[in-house]
Amino acid sequence: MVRHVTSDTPRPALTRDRIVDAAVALIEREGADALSMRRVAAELDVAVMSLYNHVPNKTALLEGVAEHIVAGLDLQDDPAAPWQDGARALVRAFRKVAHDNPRCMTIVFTHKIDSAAGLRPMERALALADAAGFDGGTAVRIMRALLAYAIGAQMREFGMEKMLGHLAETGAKSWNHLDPVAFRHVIAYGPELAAHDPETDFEFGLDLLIAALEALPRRGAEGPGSGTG
Amino acid sequence: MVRHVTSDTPRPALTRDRIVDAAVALIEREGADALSMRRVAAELDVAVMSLYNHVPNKTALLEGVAEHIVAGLDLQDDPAAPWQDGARALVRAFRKVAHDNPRCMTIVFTHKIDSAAGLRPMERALALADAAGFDGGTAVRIMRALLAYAIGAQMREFGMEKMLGHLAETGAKSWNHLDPVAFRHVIAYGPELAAHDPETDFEFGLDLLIAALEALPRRGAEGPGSGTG
DNA sequence: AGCGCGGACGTACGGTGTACGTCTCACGTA
DNA sequence: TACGTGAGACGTACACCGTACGTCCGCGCT
Repeated sequence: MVRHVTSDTPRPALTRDRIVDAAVALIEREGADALSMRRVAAELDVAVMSLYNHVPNKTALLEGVAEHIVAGLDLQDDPAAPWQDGARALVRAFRKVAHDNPRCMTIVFTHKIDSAAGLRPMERALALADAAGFDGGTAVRIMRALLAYAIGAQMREFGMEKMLGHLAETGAKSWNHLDPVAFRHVIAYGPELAAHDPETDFEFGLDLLIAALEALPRRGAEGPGSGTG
Repeated sequence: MVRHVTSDTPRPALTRDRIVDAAVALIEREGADALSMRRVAAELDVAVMSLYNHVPNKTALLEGVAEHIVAGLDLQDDPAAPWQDGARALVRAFRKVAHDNPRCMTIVFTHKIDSAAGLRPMERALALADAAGFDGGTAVRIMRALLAYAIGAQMREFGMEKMLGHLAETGAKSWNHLDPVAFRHVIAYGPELAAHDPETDFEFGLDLLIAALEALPRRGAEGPGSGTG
């Protein structure tokens, strides 16, 4: 089952990176529940306990997965562009990795990320807010609000998909049993609720936040209506 | 170990509700990882397999936990108050249950909720947006944006706490190894980042969203500056 | 009294994370 | 070339997990 001869087929050395990559691939292919140390080991054609030479435990592996995902954020910067564009690009970059690695996101959101790679998006957001002319405390709060929206929009979308998928399975029968007066708005807005366009929803909320930021006081611009700065 | 005589101590009948309650208590006391069917059964002084007479499987139990938490939202309505207050109250209600059941929230956010109780907050948000004069499509999108922020703010806060807790353990040594030019903003804003006031952060983002909503066109009010309506 | 049935329970199986000890092999040194 | 050494791949073992299946008891019916 496992090879003992080095010259046979010299598979690449076992590495933390290769383990994390295999875990990510496995999660995206079969879902987070399917991830186990044994499955990852099988994926790499390696014995289970060999993994523990490179990863202290399963939690650390999951943290590695989370770190790997956020490290994949595309943080290109166009210093000439107005800060609004930069902010949009940052949040959209978040959304892009979520779109590309949907089944890893619950792991990303539920594990700590303490490596430098995990701080890069934070640095980027703070740099943007600083360049836009917001003071330090405000910059930090803006960064947190944008991050909250980016995370929440993704979580909500996944949750909605799960619920809609479930409704599709059950033929939406429970939907018809809703108390028509207690839930009259849900029922009345049925078409709008069913017309689920994640892209538009996401941009709608992002526009709200950016618009609100534009109205905030900044250095050298005490309020709205003073150009890009 | 388990009693056979009814008249001995007539413990209350085993019920889905009691099982869910025990699960919530266990999670809040020892964390979501500590939850297992065996632990829940022990909590109720009952055999493991007895649980399966009331809950089809563990996932369903977790969905029940999520449902129980959302059902605990305090959705009082003051129809006389301006819609801004109603929206704030709704999002704050969300935050309150998150504050009261912190360790259950990851379960809430990662499981579907298809019962009527889970739709009540949605109904409330749509009713508010409708009363405020937004059209159907906008009302739905507003509801989604607010929900996204409510979810994300909580997730971000938990993640931050986990990270800060980890930094406290390790003595923040990794923080000092940051590249001082690549992370100059993170380093410069260290004090603001360390001064972690969840309440202020939360209200800051909420204010941003509400302010942006006020600037949106509505029925009978084409923009800002036309009173409460 | 007899019967049926819902629900509590025990057993058992396949799977999981990981502690611990072993064994192999590449490499620095004599 | 011979040898010690240390890193890392590996097997075994254990406690725990979710849950399929079968049993059995006590209550409410006829």
